[in-house]
Formats: sequence, C-alpha cells, structure tokens
Amino acid sequence: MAKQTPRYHAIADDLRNQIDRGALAPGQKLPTEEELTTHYEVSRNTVRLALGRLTEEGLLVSAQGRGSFVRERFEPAVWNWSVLESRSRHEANHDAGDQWASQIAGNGQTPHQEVKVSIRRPPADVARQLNLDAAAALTVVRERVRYVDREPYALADSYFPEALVRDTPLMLPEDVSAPGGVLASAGLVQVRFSDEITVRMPTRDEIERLVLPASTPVAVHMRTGYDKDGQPLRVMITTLPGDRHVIRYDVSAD
Amino acid sequence: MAKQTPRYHAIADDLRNQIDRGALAPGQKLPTEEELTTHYEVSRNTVRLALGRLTEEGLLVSAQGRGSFVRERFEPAVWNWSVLESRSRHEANHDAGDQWASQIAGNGQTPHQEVKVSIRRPPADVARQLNLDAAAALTVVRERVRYVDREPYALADSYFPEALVRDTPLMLPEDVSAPGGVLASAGLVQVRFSDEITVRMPTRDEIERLVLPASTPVAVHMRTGYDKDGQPLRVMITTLPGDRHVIRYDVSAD
DNA sequence: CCAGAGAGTTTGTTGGTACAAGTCAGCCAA
DNA sequence: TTGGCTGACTTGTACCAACAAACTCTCTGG
Repeated sequence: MAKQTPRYHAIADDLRNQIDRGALAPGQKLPTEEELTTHYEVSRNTVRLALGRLTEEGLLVSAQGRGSFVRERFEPAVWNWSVLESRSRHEANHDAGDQWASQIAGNGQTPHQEVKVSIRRPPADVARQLNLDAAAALTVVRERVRYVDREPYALADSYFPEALVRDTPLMLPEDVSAPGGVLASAGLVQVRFSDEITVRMPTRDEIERLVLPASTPVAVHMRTGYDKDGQPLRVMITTLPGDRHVIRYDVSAD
Repeated sequence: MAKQTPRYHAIADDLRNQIDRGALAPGQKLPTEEELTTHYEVSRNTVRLALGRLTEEGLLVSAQGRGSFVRERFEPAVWNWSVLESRSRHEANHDAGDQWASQIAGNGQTPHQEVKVSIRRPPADVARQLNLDAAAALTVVRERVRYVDREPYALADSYFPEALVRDTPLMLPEDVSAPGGVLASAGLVQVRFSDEITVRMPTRDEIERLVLPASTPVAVHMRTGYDKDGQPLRVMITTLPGDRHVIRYDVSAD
C-alpha cells in the first residue's frame, strides 16, 4: 500500500522541501545529477524527471556544463494602472513625456524602449474592441519592447484606428515623448479606460524577446481607451512577465 | 551546419504548427506515441520529449491509457473588479448577498462555495497590509473555495483583524450572505481598495484544489480594503486559474 | 441482458547506455 | 605574462528495454 507515488515525485518533493526550508538557498548550486543518482539510488533518468518537475514549477534553472541552481527571484516592479494618462501630466510634464519612462526614471532606474511603427490590419480581438471591421479596417501599430536597466521588461503594442491618427506625430517611428502622452500629441483625449487582464504561458516568440526563464507565465494587459463620446481611441496590449511585475489598481468611492 | 536543433524540438514545432493550423483540432486525439515513433523515425523517448514540451506550453493534455489530446480552452469568465462592494448593493440586495454569487447566478450559472473560518496569525504579507505585528496579532480567516456549475473556479481567502470583527456574524462558519457583503454585516464600511495582481505558477496544493491542467498559471489578486480613515479593514487574496478567468477594470476620469 | 473477467491498447515510470555540447580550470608554449 | 589548448566535469540529446497503471472493448458466464 505504500508504492503509489513515483520515485521522481518523492525526490522532487524532497528537494522542494529543502528549497522551502532554505537548506538550498536561491542561487545555490544543486548536487550534480551524478551525485543525486547515487544519493537517491535511482537512475539518472529518474533524477532528471524530478529536476524537470521542479524546473516546471519555476524553482530551478539549469545550465549546460555548469549545473542546476535554485532560481533567484528578483524584486518585481509595481506599476499602478489605475492612473489616467491625462492626470499624470502634472507629475510628468517636464521632459520625459512617456508615463512609463518617467516613472521608471523617477525610481532611479534607466528606462529604454525600442519602437516600431507600422500600418496593418488589426487582430480580431483588437478590431472588436475598436469597433472596426477586422477584414477591411487599418490600424497604426506601435510595437515597443521596454527595458529597465538593459533588462527586457515588457512588450507594449498599441493599436490606433488609422483614420484617427493620420498625419499626426503618432506615426513617426521615434520614441514619441509629447507632454500628456502620445494620444494628446494627436489631439485625442481619453476619458475612460477598460482593462482586461488574462494570464497564460508565453509563446516561444515571447520567451525569446523577453528572455524568459523556463515556466514563467505572463500577464496580458489589454487597455482600451475611449473619448468622452464613448468612441474607442486605442487598444494597448502589454505583455508582462510574471516574475518581474506587480499590477496595481487603486479603487475608491469618490 | 544543419544539425543544431534537436530532433524533439523539430517534432514539437511540427506538431505545434499542425495545432495552430487547425489540422489538429482542440479535443482531437493525437496519434499514439507508437505511431509518432514510426512516423518521425525516432525513439519513443524522443517523442515523449516533444510531447512534454507541448504539454508544458499548455497545448496538450494526456491521459494514461487513453492518449494525448489537443487541449480545449474554455470560455473564461469575466469578472469586473473595479466595482465597490458597497455600490453593488443596489443590484444585489434581494437574496444572495454575496457579490460574487449573485453575479454568477445572474449569468445563468449556479454558484457554490465552501467556507472555512478560523482564527490564526496572518502570513507576513497580509500582516504588512493590515499594519499588524505578524508575530503577535491575530486575524479571522475566511477561506473559500468557489465553484461554478460544480467546477472549481477560484480560491478566495479573506483576513480580518481579529479585534475588528470579534462577535460579529463574520465569525460564523456559514456562507454569510448579508446585504452589502460580509463587512457591512460587521458594521464596517470600505471606501477604498488597493489591489495588487501577481502572476505565478500554482503550488502543488493549488493544482489539486483547483483541478488545474498541467502548466496553467494563476493570477493572485490581493485586495486590501480601507475605511474612511484609511485604516485597513481586510485583505482578500483570490487565486484565479489563468485558463478560466479574465480580470477586468474600468477606470474613468470622474 | 447484464456483470465481470480478460485481452489489448496506450501512457507512465524506471532502468540502462552512449555521445554531444557547453563550462571551467589548469597546463603548456610563445 | 598571455594566449590557446587540452581534458575533466556537467547537463543535453538520443537510443533501447521492460514493466506498471489506467483505460477500452470484447467476450463469456450467469
């Protein structure tokens, strides 16, 4: 009656306990697979299954030729999403312009982003949010990769209806930094947001662009902005690696 | 110069393409490992590595004795977190009481939750939010497992400072359903929330309680409620499986 | 007609081996 | 001293074999 749990589950549990207890500290090197085989008296195959399980749980990282290590977690950045861009103008109007960049800079870190602008048909979910015909309508897309201190931090893709932003600074490929945000530079005023946050595993593409460790989930934050008439102005889709982000909202009865 | 990519990567890529193209539809059974072995002319081990990779990405599920299947994604439930409990009283004052239960019921589904109430020392992060001394202070803890149509849906644990809710209905282990929410039943009024959302892989315990498929990340939603004097009243930690939830916020300039 | 045994199928677990491919320290030669 | 190289070490990939466990289906016996 004692044999239901596979050996590699038991080994994974044992190692997980050591990690939780702190007997194996973050950053510390684990015994080699060879040593674990003799310690637990199982085959290397079984050891690798146990290690794989812990890697899936995000507790380990391994490097060919060097060993396996207890994963180090870094302090996640907290970003308050309940602040309207139009409001933040007051604090951030001096130089940086971009709300994100100025908040990072104010934190003593160096922000940096690569921007790519293109015009193309929007994906189906974006088209729906913007009340556009996915098959016919065009959107101006600003794709950004955001870095903090040279480390990739998030992907932020914005979609604007092409008709709204034609011939505005928005279409310049530069890192637009107008006071009050890119939308204000196009003469558009957002008065309301609708945010939807989903959680999923990253695609292979996202893993590479964000240099994600194994089994790091991402939050996908989709913000749709509306003007005072309720017309959608833009959709911004931000992909946030789970190991380096906290999404914050403040809600109050006014 | 052609041999960098391991075989099992190539096999995984091929199968992933078939899934993306729709050649392998959701719910459809894959060829057996034996068949894949002969098709790709590799060992069963290598096939299993490829399948494991896709399982990690959340594209497959496998069942012993039956086969491997393209994972079916179910329609996630959208929950609007920007609504204050005190406000929602107007819509939900008739019978159900609990804001969550009434919203589910209004959606034509049957809500159900198991409640467990206990008194104990809070975890460190909760103590910090409540301005309590983690070593000394006590909290009343309401742990709930929420079900929709018999399917586990979320974990929701609430922590109240023991001094605030002593001798109130809150401490009853029943599924408290007072109009305006449990806090109102204790004479407490929340006027402000602070929410923090993090994303991570589930623990083994959460996997079992929520019956999570492999490689399903969770969103952890921590809501701290304050009264009009800025004193923290409670912390609610909700664990939301990524495959069945969309977190929504509406933000507007008042 | 139905329950249950049993055979067959399929994935899960565990053992083994061999070589490839990174990493690193130390040695040797210029 | 420095540069490069070798060799030891460690994880990654790939193969093979065998049995366990869970499921499906058929067929048989009551």
